[in-house]
Amino acid sequence: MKTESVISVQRATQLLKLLSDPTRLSMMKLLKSHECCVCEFVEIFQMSQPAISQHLRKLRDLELVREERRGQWIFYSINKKHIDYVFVESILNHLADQDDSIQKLEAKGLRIRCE
Amino acid sequence: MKTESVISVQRATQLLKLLSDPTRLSMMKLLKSHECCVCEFVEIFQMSQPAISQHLRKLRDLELVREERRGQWIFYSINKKHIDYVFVESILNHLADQDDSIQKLEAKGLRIRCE
DNA sequence: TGAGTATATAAGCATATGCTTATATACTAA
DNA sequence: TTAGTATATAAGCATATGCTTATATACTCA
Repeated sequence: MKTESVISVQRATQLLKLLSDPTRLSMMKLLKSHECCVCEFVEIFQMSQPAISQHLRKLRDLELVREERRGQWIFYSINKKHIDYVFVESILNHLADQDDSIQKLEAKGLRIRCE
Repeated sequence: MKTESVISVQRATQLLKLLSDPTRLSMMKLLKSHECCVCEFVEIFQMSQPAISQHLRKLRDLELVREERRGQWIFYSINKKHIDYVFVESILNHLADQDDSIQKLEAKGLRIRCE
């Protein structure tokens, strides 16, 4: 472990707490390879819109994700420039990809495209 | 990420939850290089003995640590054979070592030795 | 402009968490 | 055996967490 990537126990636990929820952890894994908007998460996790928004807010508060409005929708993306991204990524790397969630969205015609 | 080390979201969050407490995360980092008994943790973390025991029980319940009685003391060690040890280790590897805690114990003459 | 859609926020509630104090158990040593 | 030390467990309590429902805000489109 190179010195530059050492993280304090306090900071690590703050991030681990954030990632220790199944919905948020899956969101982060998904966002690692796809941008998603809120309504897509609502469909993927079959969870209420406020519940999804509240999870995203927690991720946003620590700047793990970024939001960008595109017309009606707000798209979320992972923040690869986060100072502790290496730490977060090393956790996400142990998870199976979640591409099937995206494929199901596409199949249902619920994938949002903004171009 | 090799297939053999993929971990389910559910399992990952269970472990992350366990590691998202500063006391438990530090304990795991310490145990990675030193065996410790309960009274040493009480001294290191300046925390009550029941609080320490309860943290250790949580780590033990998921078999992240093992206990071994030696006379009056019960020593805890990290379980490197844990099925998800690679995952846990990849998190601990981002933390600075906690050897100063052990050195302070030695300096105060509170390090327990059993031979 | 007004209706509909997407998202955020606030308040409330049930459950989980991490400590406390009190007590039980297991071992050591006189 | 008895006192002392080390550890575990149980019950209780304050706070944190993750949902719910209700509502506010921002945008689109007719």
